[in-house]
Amino acid sequence: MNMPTPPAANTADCRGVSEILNRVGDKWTMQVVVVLRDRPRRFNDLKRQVAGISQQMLTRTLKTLERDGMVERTVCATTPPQVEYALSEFGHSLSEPVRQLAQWAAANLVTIHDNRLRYDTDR
Amino acid sequence: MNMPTPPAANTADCRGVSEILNRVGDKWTMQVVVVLRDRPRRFNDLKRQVAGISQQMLTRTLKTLERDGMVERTVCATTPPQVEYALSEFGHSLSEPVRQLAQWAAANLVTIHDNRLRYDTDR
DNA sequence: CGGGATCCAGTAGGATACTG
DNA sequence: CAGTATCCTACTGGATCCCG
Repeated sequence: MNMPTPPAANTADCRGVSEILNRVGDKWTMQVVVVLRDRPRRFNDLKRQVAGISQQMLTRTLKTLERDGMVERTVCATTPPQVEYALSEFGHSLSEPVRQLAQWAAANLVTIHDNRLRYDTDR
Repeated sequence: MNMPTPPAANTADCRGVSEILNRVGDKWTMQVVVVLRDRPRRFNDLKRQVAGISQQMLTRTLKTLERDGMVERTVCATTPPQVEYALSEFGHSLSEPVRQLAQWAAANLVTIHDNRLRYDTDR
């Protein structure tokens, strides 16, 4: 294949990262994943654990996670119906590298906020 | 196979992760960071390396990165003016955990796409 | 209980044109 | 060269009502 661009940074790679970061970087996905990593939950249980989420957004978030194969949805045809959501193996495998990022976040969130404050006041 | 998931889900934590993921999860940030991790670059050089980005979005992305203290901006008052952007120590420290995620992304992007395809055709 | 269907506001992203 | 200034579109997130 023709390689016109020699630079070290792999273009395909960084687009992949971007795609993943964009995928899991929405407002609720990781909060749901982190709760599910603990143990499986039912819909309203989950809704209670993720503070501030609407049913709409929880539904959408779960559906997208299920579509990507990260969450498994189990329906018990009882009355009233019970639906349980669990993190799949695949979902767990993602949550590992994300934990790394979580640690960085925990350690550096304050610094970021400081940097912003300084930048804004300096300006 | 299943690793015991260490210290469990802290609500403050997962909001922190979400914030960071949301911060770096936009369309261009990581693509710029990955290029800058290689070596410092000037504006139009950067623009050439990040395929498809507009000057507008490059400007915005760089400004936000600078505000967060992840990129350092150096101006040489020559004619024409030269501005060099470099990843700061802080920026490098972030790019480490992101590399983990990048590896996961590279290894699993195909799986995700397969999962989506199956989900969509099954439905 | 676990959603689906709408409607609506805010923001991210993009296309140009212009400037010191 | 390295941006700013506009304007516009599309998507994300949220509120509400309804339904099996």
